[in-house]
Amino acid sequence: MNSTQFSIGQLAKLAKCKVETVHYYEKSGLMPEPPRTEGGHRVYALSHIKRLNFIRRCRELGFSIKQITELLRFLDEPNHYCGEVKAMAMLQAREVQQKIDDLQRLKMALNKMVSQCKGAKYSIDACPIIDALYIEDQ
Amino acid sequence: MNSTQFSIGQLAKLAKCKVETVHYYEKSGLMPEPPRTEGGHRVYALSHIKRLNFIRRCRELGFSIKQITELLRFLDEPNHYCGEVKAMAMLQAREVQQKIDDLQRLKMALNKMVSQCKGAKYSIDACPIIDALYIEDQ
DNA sequence: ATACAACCTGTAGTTACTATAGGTTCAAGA
DNA sequence: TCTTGAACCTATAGTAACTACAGGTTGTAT
Repeated sequence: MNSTQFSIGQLAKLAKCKVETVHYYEKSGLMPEPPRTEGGHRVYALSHIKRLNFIRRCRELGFSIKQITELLRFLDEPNHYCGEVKAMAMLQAREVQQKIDDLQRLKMALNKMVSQCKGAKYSIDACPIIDALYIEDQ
Repeated sequence: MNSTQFSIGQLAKLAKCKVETVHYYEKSGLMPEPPRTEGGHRVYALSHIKRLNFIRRCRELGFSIKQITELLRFLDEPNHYCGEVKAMAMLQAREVQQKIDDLQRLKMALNKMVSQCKGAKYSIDACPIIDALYIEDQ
C-alpha cells in the first residue's frame, strides 16, 4: 500500500481511534463505505483520515453522533452557511455550561457531607453522609 | 392497602422514580425482593421507600449502581465505619471535579470557535469552526 | 358483574462504543 | 513459492442505567 492509500488499521491509528469505532461509524453513516481490495479489505484515502479526525474532535467536544451527522451534512451538501454551524456550537456551549452548573452543585453537596463526617472509627450509625442521603427530602 | 403497605406504584411515586426503575433495581440487587400478594403483586413497607430514596439521592449525586451497592453494603452489614463512607464520598468529589475541569476546557474551546465565526450568510467554506475541527492536530 | 387502571414477566431499544468468536486475506521472510 | 502470523472480515453480545413495549393477569371501584 502506498502513502495515499490506507488500511483501516492505518486510518484508525492516524485519526487516533479504534478499528471497531470506524466500523461503528460506517454502520452509523458517519463514515462512507470505502472501496475494497479484491479480498474485501477496506481502502481509505487521505480525505477519510480528515473526516475521521473531524468526527473524533467533535466527539471530544461533546457533540453527539446525531449532531455530528448534522455538521457533516453541512460539509457534504452545498448551500449551507457558517451561521448554522455557529448556532450549533453556541447551543452546545450552553449545554456544556448547564452540565458544569449541575456538577458544581453536586460537588458542593458532596464536600459539605464530607466536611461534616468525622470519619475514622466512628460507627456507621452516626455517619452524617449516610444520614444526609437517607433522610426523606422536602 | 393501609398506610404502612405500599404497591410498587405508590412506592415509586413516593420515592420519585419510575416503576420500571424499581424493577430494574430489584434485578440489580439494589432493592430486595419484597413479599407478594396472593396474586403476585409486590408489597412494600416504609423501609423500602427510605431505601429507594437513598438510592435515588445517590444517583443524583453521581454515584454508580456499583458504588451504591457498596454504600448499601455498609448499611446492610454490621462492622462498617464512617471512614469508609467518607472515603467514597471524597473519591466521588474528586471525580466530579475532574469532570468539571474537562467541561470547562471544552466550553472554552467552543466559545473560542464561536467568537471567531462571523456567522450569518458567510459560506461554509470559510467557517472557522469547521476549519478548527477539520485541521489535523499536533 | 364488569370495567379499567395498575400490576406482572420478559424482551427489545437507547447511546456510543468495546469485545469476542470464528473465519479470511495480506505482506513479509525463508 | 510457501508459510506464518498480523491484520482484516462479519456478526453478535456486552457495557451502564435505564425506558418502552407487548401480551397477559390482578385489584378495586362502581
